[in-house]
Amino acid sequence: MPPESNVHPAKKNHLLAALPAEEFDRITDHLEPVSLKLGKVLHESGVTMGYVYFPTTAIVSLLYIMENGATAEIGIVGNDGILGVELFMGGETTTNRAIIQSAGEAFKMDTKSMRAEFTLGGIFQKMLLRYTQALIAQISQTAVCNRLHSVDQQLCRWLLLSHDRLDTDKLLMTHDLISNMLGVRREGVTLAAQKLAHRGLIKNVRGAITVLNRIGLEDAVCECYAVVTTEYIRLLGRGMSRSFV
Amino acid sequence: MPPESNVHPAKKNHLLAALPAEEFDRITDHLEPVSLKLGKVLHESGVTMGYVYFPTTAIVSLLYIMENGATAEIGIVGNDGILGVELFMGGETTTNRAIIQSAGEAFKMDTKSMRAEFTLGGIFQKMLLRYTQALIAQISQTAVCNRLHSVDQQLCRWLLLSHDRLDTDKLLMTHDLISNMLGVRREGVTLAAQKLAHRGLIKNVRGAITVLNRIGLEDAVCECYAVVTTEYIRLLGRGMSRSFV
DNA sequence: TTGACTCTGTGCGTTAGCGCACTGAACGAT
DNA sequence: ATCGTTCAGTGCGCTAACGCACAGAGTCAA
Repeated sequence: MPPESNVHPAKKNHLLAALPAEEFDRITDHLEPVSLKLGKVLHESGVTMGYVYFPTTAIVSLLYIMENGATAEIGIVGNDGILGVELFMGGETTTNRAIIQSAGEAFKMDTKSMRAEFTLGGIFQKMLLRYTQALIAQISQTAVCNRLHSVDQQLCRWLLLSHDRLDTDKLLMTHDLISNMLGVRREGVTLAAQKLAHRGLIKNVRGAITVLNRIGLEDAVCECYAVVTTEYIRLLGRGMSRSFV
Repeated sequence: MPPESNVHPAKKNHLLAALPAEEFDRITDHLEPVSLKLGKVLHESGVTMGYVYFPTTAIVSLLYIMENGATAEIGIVGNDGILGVELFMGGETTTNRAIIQSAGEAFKMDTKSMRAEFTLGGIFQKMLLRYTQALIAQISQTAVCNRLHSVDQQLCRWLLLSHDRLDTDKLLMTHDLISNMLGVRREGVTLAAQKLAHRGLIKNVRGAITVLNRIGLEDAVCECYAVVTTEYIRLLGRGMSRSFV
């Protein structure tokens, strides 16, 4: 992609980039850039956000927290989507927590403006609903993968999904953080990450995992990754993956 | 509930029952009753349905099928909802199969009429979107439950979710069928069902499980059941559960 | 009534993942 | 430079669930 200096930074978000110029211009008036730090909670289970978020470089994790404190991720949102589907789906709140999994930038849009645009029934509405269906596919596949696949495979899937949403190969996250996302033991992540490192697919250093061989990771992952990615591309268009799925 | 003879049978579906009279009357013109037999596939992964379905006594299972034939359920739809959210969300197809888990009746509505009514932006649209969010909550909780809970707990959850959507205590299903839904071994279901039977909560006979002590089951289930049920009630109103959640 | 088939019950060895405990390395702040 | 903290690595016993194999009970049709 050539470096076009006049491109609005919000176009880094694929959902916004897919809008026709007229709608995009109307919407940018209501967009506000925000920096999101690792670990920041954008909304808690049962609590209403005042904004929806369009990540550009940040990644948000949708995390469920059990009564006993155990956690499991149900999906992730990056520059491919929007955080806050509950604000146009009618529920106002969700049962999960939204937490920044990878620090970065996003644009926020106040709920009122978002709803006003949504109600117009244009491409914006269409894209949001299609995105919501893509999210459903992702969550569904998480359910399936949790049931049927090994920690090794799930780590691959998770790394690829995160990698797709970042513009770097170095993922700044500890094994402990990943274990919370996958809902497994920290030691299990260490072990799985070691196996991948021995095969030369990633490099483990304290606090970070670097993707060395993306194609190799795609060979090692279970079918769940391709199912989700293909569905995202089908529903939302290309630009959703670094791979050739 | 008193037996009112003049109630339209489609009102057995809670989503339709929640509509204002004007919209309900307009919609019933496009509803067609159908009997759905156990095992019938309403749509295959990637294939478009011509109708949406509003179950009244039938239960539909949303099932993902792996390449190797392994299966796992991601959610169930009964008289609380609608099958075919992809037809108004814009995707046309989904990645899963919809299969009748419990034989019974439903009303089908052709896609064109459904979309015409959806586009009007009335309560119908509002209810469908809220239902879709409820479905997301159910799928999310399936993901979490698959990750963190035992087969015993998951069987309880599954029995209660099914029981809620039926007007009988006798669930006509084999352990083998249930194992396909839960994505576990048939023997695992037999074992878990025996434990519940020993506690007097259910009765196992060939081809059927009878709920004997509903309250007891609610004591034995993991928190996932209550989370989903509470969310359905919050989003769609009462009438979503037999319990006192 | 017999035979074929389906479903449940049971046993057994195997394995993936868990909980716990502890070591050493990397890092950051004073 | 040092100390406290965070993170990765490792070992070990335990358990839930798996795959496989087979027996016996229930069901249905000829």
